[in-house]
Amino acid sequence: METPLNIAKALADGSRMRVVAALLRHDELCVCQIVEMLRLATATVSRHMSVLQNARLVQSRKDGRWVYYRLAEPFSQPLRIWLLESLSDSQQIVADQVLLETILSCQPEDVCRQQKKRKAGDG
Amino acid sequence: METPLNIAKALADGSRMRVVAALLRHDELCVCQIVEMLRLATATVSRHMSVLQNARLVQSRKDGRWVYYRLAEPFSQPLRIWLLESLSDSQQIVADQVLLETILSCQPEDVCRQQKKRKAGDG
DNA sequence: TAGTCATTTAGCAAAATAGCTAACTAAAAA
DNA sequence: TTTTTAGTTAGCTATTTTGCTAAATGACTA
Repeated sequence: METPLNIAKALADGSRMRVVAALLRHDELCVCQIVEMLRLATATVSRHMSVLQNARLVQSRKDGRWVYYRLAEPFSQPLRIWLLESLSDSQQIVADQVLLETILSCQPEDVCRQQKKRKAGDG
Repeated sequence: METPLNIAKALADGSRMRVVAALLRHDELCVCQIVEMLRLATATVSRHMSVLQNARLVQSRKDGRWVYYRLAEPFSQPLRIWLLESLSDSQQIVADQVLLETILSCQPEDVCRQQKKRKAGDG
């Protein structure tokens, strides 16, 4: 793992903390699924993910056009425990868990299609 | 304790991480001792300490003109373990430990006097 | 091969943050 | 009571970071 300072910096952003929280419960998430959860521009999410990756908090796997992220291996056990313990109190994180159930019930393909539609129709 | 996001934000700065690291090993430190360790302006250190206090990572005690800081009670056990484990690798933190031995071997009074002299003579 | 699609990279504006000095507060000493 | 001292608060500038859109990349599809 990286230095605790770099890890703290990576976690010191609401959106990135939400992603890590989601990955503590869901093995693997595709970029488009994370975009759907955070409702941020894809480019913004992509940059957030690279910050997390530089801190060695997550790792990625490419499958065709899709990129999947998961928590990095190895992931510090005390860090994981601290996050699990303290994140369970957060409103936002709990809401994300619910939202993710819905998102994960579709294929990534469909999630992307929906995003595209939304983007087209928001002018 | 505060939310993990606020704690991460508080720890996402090199100087503040150094203070927390120091307090993991030294029960209590006076502001002037922290100034001596970080070599930053007193005002800057004071603001850092209030960030740490707002995140409930430290607490303060006033003794005459001196203010002493210590880790807040309660302090998350997993967080403490994670920090102890990962901070031990850091060059800077190890150097601080050595420096602190010297600083703590003087009374706070003497530390402050030295700082004043330094400030006067740096024009 | 040309086109589409998912993601990343580049470049920009707005907001947050860390450093400083100067002014203020509270306690002790002269 | 006046002055000194330790620390905090206020106000400023420089740097970093977040968000965005537009352009580039790499991989499937027609």
